[in-house]
Order: sequence, then C-alpha cells, then structure tokens
Amino acid sequence: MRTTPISEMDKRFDPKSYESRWQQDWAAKGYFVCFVPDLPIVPSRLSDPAEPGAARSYCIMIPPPNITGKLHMGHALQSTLQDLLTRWRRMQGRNALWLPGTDHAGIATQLMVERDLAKEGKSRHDLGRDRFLERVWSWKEQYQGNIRRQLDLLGASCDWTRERFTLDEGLSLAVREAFVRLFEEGRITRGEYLVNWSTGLDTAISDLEVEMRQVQDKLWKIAYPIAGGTEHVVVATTRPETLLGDTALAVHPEDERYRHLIGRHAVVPVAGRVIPFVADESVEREFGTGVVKVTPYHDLADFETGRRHGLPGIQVIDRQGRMTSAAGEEFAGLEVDAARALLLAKLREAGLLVHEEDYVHNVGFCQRSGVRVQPLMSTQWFCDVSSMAAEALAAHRNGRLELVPASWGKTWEHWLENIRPWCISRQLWWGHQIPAWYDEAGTCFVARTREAAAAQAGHDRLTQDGDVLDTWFSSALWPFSTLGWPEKTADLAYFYPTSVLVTGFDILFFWVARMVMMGLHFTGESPFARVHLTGLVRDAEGVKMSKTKGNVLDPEDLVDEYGADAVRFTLALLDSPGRDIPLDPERMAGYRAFGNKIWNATRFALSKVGEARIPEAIDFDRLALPERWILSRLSQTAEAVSLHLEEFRFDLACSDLYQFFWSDFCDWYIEMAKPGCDPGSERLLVKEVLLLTLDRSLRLLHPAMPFLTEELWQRLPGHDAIHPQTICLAAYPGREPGWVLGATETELMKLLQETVTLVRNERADRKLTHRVKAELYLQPAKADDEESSASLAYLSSSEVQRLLASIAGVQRVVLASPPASAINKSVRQGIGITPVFEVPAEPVDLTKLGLELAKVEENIGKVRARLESADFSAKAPAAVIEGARKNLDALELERARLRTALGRDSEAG
RNA sequence: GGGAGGUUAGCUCAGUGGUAGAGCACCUGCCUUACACGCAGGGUGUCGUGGGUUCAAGCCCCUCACCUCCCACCA
Repeated sequence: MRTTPISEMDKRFDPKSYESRWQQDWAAKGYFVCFVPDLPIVPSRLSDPAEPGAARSYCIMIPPPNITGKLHMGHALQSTLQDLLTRWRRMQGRNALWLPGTDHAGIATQLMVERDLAKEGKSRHDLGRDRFLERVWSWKEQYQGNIRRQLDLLGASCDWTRERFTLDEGLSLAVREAFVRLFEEGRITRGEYLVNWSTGLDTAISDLEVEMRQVQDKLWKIAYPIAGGTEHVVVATTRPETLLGDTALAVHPEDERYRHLIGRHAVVPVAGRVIPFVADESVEREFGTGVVKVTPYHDLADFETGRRHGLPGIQVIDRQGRMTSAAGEEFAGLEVDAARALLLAKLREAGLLVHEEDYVHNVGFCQRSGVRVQPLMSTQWFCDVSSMAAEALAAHRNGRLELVPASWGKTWEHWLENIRPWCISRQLWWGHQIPAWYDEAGTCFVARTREAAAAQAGHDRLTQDGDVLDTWFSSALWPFSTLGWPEKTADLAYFYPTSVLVTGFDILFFWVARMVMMGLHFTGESPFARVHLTGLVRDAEGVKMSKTKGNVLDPEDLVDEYGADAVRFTLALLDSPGRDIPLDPERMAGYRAFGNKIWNATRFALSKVGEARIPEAIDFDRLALPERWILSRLSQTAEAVSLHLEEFRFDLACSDLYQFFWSDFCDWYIEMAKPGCDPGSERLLVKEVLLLTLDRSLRLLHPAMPFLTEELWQRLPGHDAIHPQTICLAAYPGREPGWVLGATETELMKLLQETVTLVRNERADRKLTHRVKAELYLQPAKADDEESSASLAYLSSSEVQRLLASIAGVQRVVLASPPASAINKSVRQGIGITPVFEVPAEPVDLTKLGLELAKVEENIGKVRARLESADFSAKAPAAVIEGARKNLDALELERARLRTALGRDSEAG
C-alpha cells in the first residue's frame, strides 16, 4: 500500500489520515483470516513449540456484545486487550484466531424493541409472536453492523469470516443438542417451584438476576388469635398482605415461651382460616417476637419450611402482581400495595395491629427492570448443575483453569460450592424456543426437532413450549458452538480448547462459570486455559459510568478525538490486576502525545539515515558504547514486554515500552545518535542501529498501537525484508542474547549520563541557556585511582567530546583540577566533575552547600552504623555489605568535596 | 453474617525484603540537528493505625480503622 514519502510527512501526526485506510487494507488482504492447516494439529494451549513446523493455534472468543446497542468503554477495554494478545501471538508465529460475534440478549433486546413499538402505541401482543420476531430480526441486522464498524474503528483484528450470532442456525442447533442431552441425562427437568418472578419483565428470572438492595421499610406486628381461646400470639412481618396466604405459624422447638402452642392452632386475621403451629429450627428466637408466619407460596424460606412440615400453599398474588381470588373477594384484583393498605386498615379496625415501626432490610429486585421480585409458584424448566459445578471446581483446583488475578479463586469456589438449580426458562419471545412439544393431553416430548417429537408422540398434533431459554444458556456454549459443535469440525479440533478468555469480573458467574461447566460436560475440556478478569471502567473520579449521571464516555468519541491507538494504549496501560479503571480523557491526550513522539522520532530517523537500510544482523562487538547500550536496552525491553504479556500485565508491558521509547530511545539515544550521524564520526553503523531500534520498537508496539506502527513501519527502508506485506505478520522481537553490556560498560554509560545531567543541572541552576558553552574539568577524586583512569580516558576521547558537545554544550574536556574560582561540582564513580561556563562564576551559595553537607553527614552516620553492627556483617549477604561499603566511600568523597568547597579543609574526617 | 480487594507524591496508580517510583498536574528556563502533543531542570512522601518477625519491612505476620465490591431466605 502506498504511503507518503518522508519529505511529505507532516510535522504533526494525524491518526485520522491513516487509521481507517489501514483497517480497510488489512481486511482486504485477509491477514486475519485463519486457515486450519492439514497437519499436524497441535492443541492451542501448549505454550512451547511442540514440533518444528507445527502450526500452533491460538484462539480467543470475543465475549459477544449484546446486539442492543453500541460498544461501551468496557467493550473497548476488553477488545483492546484481546486484540493486543491476538496480534502479539500472531506476530510470534501462532495461527491466531480472534473470533467475533454478537449475543441476541433475550430480555434486553426484546425490551428495546417493545419500547420502540410502544412509540407506535402497540405492544408485542398486538403484532403476535411471528411478526414481532420479524421485527426483532431487522433490528438485529441494523445493530450487528454497528458493532462490527466500532470494532473496526478500534483496530480489531478479528476473523470476520467466522463471525457468529447466538441465534444463528449453527448455534441454535448446538443449543437444542445441549438441551436434549441434558434432558436425557436427567439434568434438565420441568416442574413447579417457587421462582423469582419479575412483574416488570413478566417472566421468571434466575437467582443471579436478582439484586439485593437495602430498603427502608416497615415492620408490622400483628396479633393472631389462638383457636379455642382468648389468647393471641404476635407475629412480625414486612409483607402483611401475604398473611392471606399463610398456612402455619412457626416457632422454635425449644422456645419456652411458645412450647405449649405446638400442635395447637391459630386463626389468620381477616381471612379467618385456622392454621397449625409448627416447630422449626430455622426460626430465630431473638428476632421479632419469635413467631413466624409461614406463607409457602410467596417466600422462599417459608416454601422450605412448608416442605418440611407438609404444609399446603395458597397463591394469593398472581403474575401481574395482583391479588388472586384465593385472597378473598375484597382483595381479588387489587395491586399488592392497595391490598396491603386495605388489610392494615382492617387489622386496625379489629384491634389486631399491635405495632408498626421503621425497618431497614435487604430486598430482592429484578436487576434489569428494577421492580421488587415476587416469589411465585410457577412451572419452569430447571437445570441441575451440581455435578457440573463439581467438575468446574476440580478444573480450577487442578490448574486446568487459571483465573487471573488469582484472588477470584475464592469467589469461584464459594459460588460453585453453593450452587442451586438454574431456572433456564423465560416467558419471552426473543430467544431459543425450548425444544419441547405437548400433545392435547399435555404430555411433554423433548426432542431435537419437531419431527423427532412427533415420532415420539406417534402423531403430529403437537404444540411447542412457548418459553425461550435464558440467554446465558446459549452463551454458555459459545466457546465450542461457534466452532461448529456438535459436529466434529476441523475448526473445533484445531482451535478448541481456546487459549484465553478476557472478560469483566461482573459476569464471572453469569457466563464464565457456566461456560466452564458446559465445556467440561460436553467436550471434557475446560473451554479456555486462562481467564483474565478486567476491572470496571469508571470515570475520572472513579465513579461508575451511568446514563443518569451523565458521565458516560463513548469509545467512538474518544477514538475520534485521540485516535484509536491512543485509546488502546491508555486502556491497556491502566489495566492493573484487581483494580477498576478510572478513565480520564486527559490521560489519553498524554498517550496521543506518545504517538506524536513516535511519529517524529521516525521522521527524524528517516531524515538522517540516507541510503542505510534496516540491517538483517548487526555486529554488536564493533559498535561504540551508545549503540551497544541502546541495543541492550532494546533487548531487555523486548524480553520484559513478552514476560508481562504472558502474565496479562498489560500495564507493565505498556509502561516498559513507553519508558524505553521515550526516555531511552528519544531522550538519550537519538540525542547521542545526532553527532554519531555527522560526517567524521568514528562510531560505526549508527544509522543502522537507529533504523534497527526503530523497526523493533515499532514491532514491539504494534499489538498496542497497530495503526501508527503500520503507517510508520511501511516507510522504513528495508522493512519488506522483514515481512513483504505488513507489520501485522512481522516477527515479534524477543531478547537478543548477544546484546548485553558488561558491568564495566554499564557503569561507564551511567557515568556518561550522570556527567551530562550534572552539566545540565548546573546550567539550569544558574539560569544559563543551552547556548552558554562549558568546559568540563575531570580529575580523580583520590590520587592514583586506577579504576577511574579508564573512565577518564573514555570521557576525554574525541568521540565522547563530540557527544558531550552535542548533548551537554561541553566545548572541551580538561583532565585537570578546575580553576580556583570554580567549585568542584560533584564526585561520581571516583571522578570529580566540574563544569566551568564561559560566564563569570557566581559566588558560592554557602547556605545551600552547608545543607547538602549536613545531609551527606547524616547519611554517612546511618550507613556507618549499619556497617558497624555485628548482626549486619554476620547475617546480611555479601553483596549488600559490599554495596553499603561502596555507598559509604562515595558519601565520604562527596563530603570531602563539599568541605573543600566550604573552605573547611582542616576538619577531620 | 461471610468473602475479596484497596489505603504509597496534589490527582491516578506501579513497586520483586536491601537508601521510595511513573504519568498527569505544578514551578523555572528554553522555538536546541525530529517533536511546544516538545526539550532541560525542579520537589513534595510519618508508604492508613498499632504491634510482631528480620541484621534490614512500603513489601512478610497479627490488630484495628476507613473505602469499594461480591455473596447471604432474620420474617
């Protein structure tokens, strides 16, 4: 693809000028489309090359976004991390598949379409099931495209030829297969139980969809007359209207106050029904009055109590949240609130309302619609996941499934150990209709198809169950249904189990746990080896984003303003384990500046390198110290980045890269390369090192900043020898074993940098501009110091003099004592370093020097005390002791220097 | 009631027992061989509290406090 030549490169980089261009180019060339090789096939989770030439797969399944709308910041974060991993592994030579797709999101989508319909004054019932579903499908087409467009904007390297949707034909087949198998195994059953009923959604919901909230309520105390007497017992309740459905009163078997009542009866106020007293251990004697009303059909605890005592139940509230006829003529048809008011009035009238008080407690709400959950008796489909949960626990315990951060392990264990049957049926239209059919007599036939059900029934006069499955049922199959399961496809054999799952901790139970359970059950394998759980993206103040608060950031707006690369880099850099992510757009401006830095560093290099090309190999031993140093830093960085990516430490990997590129490469190396590129320099291969470092830096950065790196890499002379087409497929750099500095060289480089800093420091202190030149006086701090003589020789070499002139404004290096008018500035590695500027010296600030001296002396005291401690010298490692000694030496030289400057030579050491 | 995480610079956060770090913000001076989305320099910390282990603790152990979040059928 054509790029503008360097001469036309703009001073300022503009992400908009190339981002969409590259996304289109990549898509057109099909770089991200995966092909399953004929042989050999190596399971994706092996992290070491199993055999040469084997095409190892790597696979990430996208957590399918709901088709209800657009991507939010959480999607942007997770997509960035998934893309980063996929691009990184792809560059490492893995056959890397990132499979995209969307979720039909039953309740959420149906609600949105119904809301849309409501604007026309219609309900879904006006249209009827078929026409309503047609409408949802057309809605889906519209939004699915939107999600793809947004992923493209972010630079996602998905294989769009494999895009899936949870309601498409293949996945629907997988859902029916899974359902029927679980039914045949006896794990799925249909039955009447007390379920969480949402009157807001008009459907049953699972336990996970119930959210507990603290509520300011009232606690009423009501007197129940005891049958055959004049006594009363007082019962506390927060829901008096359910009294109409009471079938017993319960007390603790050992409660002396009420023992005599066990076996006797009470009269339900208003209703007049006679109900027994039962003894049950679950009753807390200390709470309320110690007597509990038992309403088996409207309270889960009471349901259990009722079961234990064989009590009947009475349904007094219906699915619309109104009182039934069983509640009595006066109440039938009333909303719960109205029924409560009426009942309380009647109790007052009868003198049976003993007490009323404010009361704070936790109440279940429907997470999605926000209404109070009504516990109701209802016939639903349930999935008993207990044995699957045990397998999921085992997979985690034996390491086949790793959660990152590992602290989620306890949560995982606790939830799976206390798991209850999963209510999987929903009274909705949008979703996978349950593959069960009924004949006129109501006999149920579960089968993969209507035909198969008809074969079971012996006739075709069947009606399919009207309910659909919980959306999470199909999501649970996602890692393998997307690869063609239950067919034994090549994709499934090659890419399953997948490598990594990246998702938010908020759906650990909803989704991750269920995928693991279903995956283990149907394929015998955990669907992924590792799960990276991200935090929540919050606003700059750390507040959760919400429409009502108006603090929502839209990824699309951010990409528009800062460019996709800056958005990606920011998100990856902020992803610290176990932390939420406070996202400040200011931060993105900072990483956009990083993009600008990379752009300009490249622009500079290209303007300097002339005919040079990226070298295939470089003779490290022939290079001068600055070149050797930057290559060693490059190698260290490459190693650190990959290690951090292995551990999902995107934050550390990105800051490694940021630090290396900005500080080491731009601030130090490019500055040092400037004199090295000038004619007459003795340093070898400077231009090649410049290009090589740039090439590898861009490749290292590519997974995080794909667009910018491609745009720039394409301009590097010689890039096509690394990969003929694209940086996306160029090899990811690793550590170079030969690029290592010895200890002496490392110290020498440090000395060089400290010398430069010292000169700059002094210049800044004296408010001199960089134009004021300096002479640099160097001398050994101690007489006859052999170690320092080698350093002195290096610092005074013509090449280094040239370098110091360029980056520190040093005109001349003099190996001598500074003139008497100058003060010795500092001592480093046994060398006294004194810059003398071509302007008159300022009077020495004695106060400041005095303070410095005091500090040095304090430190000397500390280090000395440590060295003199017998325990320290006996127990501390030799290296630490040696370090402390060296430190003391340096401090003492510094003290001597300061004393000289202060004219206190005479004082004793 | 159980559980998890957090508490480090003004802000947001890294930190691997051995003299406390980054980015942003702030202050000073600079249009210097690419970059003012820049360069150079600056500095601030009782590392939440109180104990313990250790020659040595921001880091390991215990206590408490505060903040976030998850799980949980005291009506």
